[in-house]
Amino acid sequence: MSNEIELTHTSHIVLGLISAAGEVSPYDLKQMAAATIGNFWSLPHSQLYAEPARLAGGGYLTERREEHGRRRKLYALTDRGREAHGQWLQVLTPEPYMLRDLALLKLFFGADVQALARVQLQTHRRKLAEYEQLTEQIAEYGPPGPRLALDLGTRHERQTVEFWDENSRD
Amino acid sequence: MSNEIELTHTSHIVLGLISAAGEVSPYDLKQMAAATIGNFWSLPHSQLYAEPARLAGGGYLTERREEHGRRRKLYALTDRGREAHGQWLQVLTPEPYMLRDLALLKLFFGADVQALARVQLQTHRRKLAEYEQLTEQIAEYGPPGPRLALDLGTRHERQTVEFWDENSRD
DNA sequence: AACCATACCATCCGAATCGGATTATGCAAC
DNA sequence: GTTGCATAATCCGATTCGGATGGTATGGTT
Repeated sequence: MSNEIELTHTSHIVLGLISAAGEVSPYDLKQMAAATIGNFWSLPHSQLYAEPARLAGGGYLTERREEHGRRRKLYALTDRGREAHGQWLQVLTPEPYMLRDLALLKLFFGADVQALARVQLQTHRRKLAEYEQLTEQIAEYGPPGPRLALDLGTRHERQTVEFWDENSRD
Repeated sequence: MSNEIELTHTSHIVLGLISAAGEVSPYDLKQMAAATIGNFWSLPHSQLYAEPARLAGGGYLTERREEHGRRRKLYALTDRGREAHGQWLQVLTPEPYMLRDLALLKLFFGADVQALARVQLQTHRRKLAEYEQLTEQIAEYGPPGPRLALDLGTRHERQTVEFWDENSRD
């Protein structure tokens, strides 16, 4: 029940989501991830089924089944899990980010700027609009983390739109 | 010599680098990647040894050995490789980027903003300085791709510095 | 000539991740 | 009572990760 397990980025995401939500099913995790961090950090939903099981094996989560209906698996933090999450939050992270942008890659390798720009412009305008709407909806009270993250995300999108816009002309 | 092979992101990076450089060894690729796309797209150097071999197996590259010295493996594009690279450049990419930022993740999950900001500020100021220096060094003639990519990268860094700076106070 | 420090260069491998195909389950409408 | 849809979960082969490890040329020192 408590084999030694290495905690990866994925692990900490799962711990973080469960920490915010209480007791949840993998499907709930999938929904939550899609609505929040999915905007800047991708992971296949299959991970959100596999990882909780792995974490339970390491003693970071409890696992039980719904009594009725679908009898889905439900996970919640153990003390160990809560502890691990808290620790992780406190470790400073000097690493820079990785901007996995296929368009940037193609741009670098010589793709046609304007063609690229036209399609990227659409994408990022949409994303920006989405973020701006989210900003209006997000509660003023409640934890500041999501608001701050959204703010940074929005700025990046604005920046990106500006860049592709400038390069879509002449 | 020509099994069917799926071309992944990694494949296209290797094709792109070789396309720019002529005939190179995996070690050369590693150096090139580190100096260029390594700034925004990470991949372990082991990939740059494995992938060319795989591409050669698919008929996209030729593989030969140096006559003297270390007898390193050298790879160059075949017509098929050149073709594949050109095709790839022309396909529009509507996908948005993924911003794999550990600091953003922690921010979202409630880490202390100021602590995070202080250390991130250092990181990104350094990166920004590096890009600005690069900008001065980069040749005005030659392909515009790298210049444009550097420009976008610089803007993102500037943006990021600004964000963390604002959030490092009070 | 033998040494050794230091780049330079290459491979290996277990674990984690990816992404999409596939299957199953409950519910409501017809 | 079967059709259709949204929900929910699992599987699996291929790819990627990241770091440990191990070779090889070069130049300087004794």
